[in-house]
Amino acid sequence: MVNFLRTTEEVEAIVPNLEKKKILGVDTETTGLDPFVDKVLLLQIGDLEDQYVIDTQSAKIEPLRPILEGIKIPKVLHNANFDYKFIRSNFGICMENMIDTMLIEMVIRNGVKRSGFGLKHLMKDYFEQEISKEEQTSFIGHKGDFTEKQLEYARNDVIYPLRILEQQIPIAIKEELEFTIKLECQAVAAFADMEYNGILLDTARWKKLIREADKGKSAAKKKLDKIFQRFAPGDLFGFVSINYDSDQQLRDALRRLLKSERNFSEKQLEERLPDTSRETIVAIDHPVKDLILEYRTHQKVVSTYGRGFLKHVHKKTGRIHPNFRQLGAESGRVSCTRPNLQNIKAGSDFRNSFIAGKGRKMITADYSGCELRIIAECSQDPVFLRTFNDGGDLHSIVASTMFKKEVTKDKNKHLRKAAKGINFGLAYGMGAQGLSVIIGNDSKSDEENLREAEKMLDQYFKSYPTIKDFLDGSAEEGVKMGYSRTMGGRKRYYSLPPVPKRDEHESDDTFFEARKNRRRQLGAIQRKAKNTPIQGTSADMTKLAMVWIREEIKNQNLDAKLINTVHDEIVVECGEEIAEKTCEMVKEMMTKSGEVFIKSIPADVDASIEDHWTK
DNA sequence: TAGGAGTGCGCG
DNA sequence: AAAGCGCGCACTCCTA
Repeated sequence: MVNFLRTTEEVEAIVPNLEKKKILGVDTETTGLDPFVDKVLLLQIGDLEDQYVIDTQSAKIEPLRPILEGIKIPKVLHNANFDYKFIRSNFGICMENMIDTMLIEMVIRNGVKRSGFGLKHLMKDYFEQEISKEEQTSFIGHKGDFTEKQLEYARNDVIYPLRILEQQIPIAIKEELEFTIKLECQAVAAFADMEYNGILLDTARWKKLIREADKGKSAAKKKLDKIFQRFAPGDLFGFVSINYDSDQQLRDALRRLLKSERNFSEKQLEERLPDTSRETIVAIDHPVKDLILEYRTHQKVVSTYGRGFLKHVHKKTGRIHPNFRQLGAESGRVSCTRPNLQNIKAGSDFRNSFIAGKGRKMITADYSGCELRIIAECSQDPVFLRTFNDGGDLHSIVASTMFKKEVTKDKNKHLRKAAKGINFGLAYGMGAQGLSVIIGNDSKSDEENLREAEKMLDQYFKSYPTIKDFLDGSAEEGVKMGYSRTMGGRKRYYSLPPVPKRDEHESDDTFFEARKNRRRQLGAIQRKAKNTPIQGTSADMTKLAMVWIREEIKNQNLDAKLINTVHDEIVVECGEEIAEKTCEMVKEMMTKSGEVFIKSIPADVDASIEDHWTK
């Protein structure tokens, strides 16, 4: 028998009982997935003893506000982001102190599995209980009375997360993941708020940029057609145009062109035009090179940032409400979809097209040199630490040391660029091969460039042995333990390849091949293990800053909204009269969060106040 | 015709 | 399979 409440009086009556609970499960059933359009039909709340299903069409949930908004009783939800947004849009209630069993599971299994985090999967995994989610869809477009089956289904969705949490807690403790889990659970509200708040796009300006790209694309295409015309098949009946978006067609066309105009042999063509990657195109010694690059730049704008992008402007709110995946990357980073607001062209009019509302301002704040500072902290390298403490330019210092020449942002720029390439590349486990591509000189042979790169790497690690020790240590630990950890304690598991056994193989050849393959896989893990503590700590830091910024907005009752985050950057929109104050607050929270992880040097936060998103 | 794999490229 | 980490999206090409 389900406790089904249909009046506000009945809801009022359960409050005293709920207030006595140490923990509460919460869930909703909605008519759809869009919080701005769809309705909450049922709200379920309770613990393992008592569960209440409330008909939110006939009863007000206002009496529950103190419980939901209060921090005293934690609310357990599976995928809290979803319910938070619906409860906010339908009832104007913003839940606090949420525990999200989906995020907890993702933290616990990070690197072990990529999907299967639904309630159904978890009930199977933890209890071998098969539950049906069929009833869920019965609420779409639902009207009128509910069946007993629907109510029973609704009630169970309060119980399941509570039971799952009981299983997860001992695992979390054993794996020492408390900090990460707490962080992620606190951050849910910040991400849900960001999605709910949305961001305003100056669509007229955006459309103008697309039109310009359209023109540029057509112009480039015309010029390309002229060049390729005579090498295209079907000449007899006129020119059959090449689809320059097709790597196959483009590659074949380029091969015909170079064969004819540069007298390349078949073998040369295969070597020099194996694909149509940027790297390959750049190496072509023919005016067609620049045209292709130009075409692609425009094509990218027209496609990725084109029409498909504008369809994400919400009809009702007029804003773009992206979908943040709080644990989108195994490193702990956030990813963003529909649309992806983390790959908007930087330093361009595209970014500037994201604007603050009327009478409002946009604050763009980011950690400068975040990952290098984390490397400095973890390695305790004396030069890195001193440079960051003195406010010096690390790339210049590193270049000066390595090349034994004076290097500044103006003097010997090319050496600074090389050092920058190393500084960043090494954080990803880059080798000499990769480095030679970055710092390579076209006038030298590949072989010479490789030698040069090897010498540079060698010199680098001789100058900064502590950096080498730190990175090698991370790689070794990853392979030895089977996981990496960030400074926030986040774990990322690796599936280690088994050692091949000779008797499992038919021949020496396949045996050696298997060994080679294993080494390759280990190499990949080592590179990930070098990078994960760095990238992941940066993610920890930014997430914690977001939690605190949201808290400050709430506590100070600021007219400000979290809008976006791009890995080491946070964007906030606020009333213009409090822009200065808000900007200082954002800086302060980010700095404070930086100090939690980086103790030896300051976390340098750049922030600006504009009418639009910057950088 | 929908969906997966492959390629290329935008961001940090 | 890969020798540079982490993403998402558009497009082509091919298959079920």
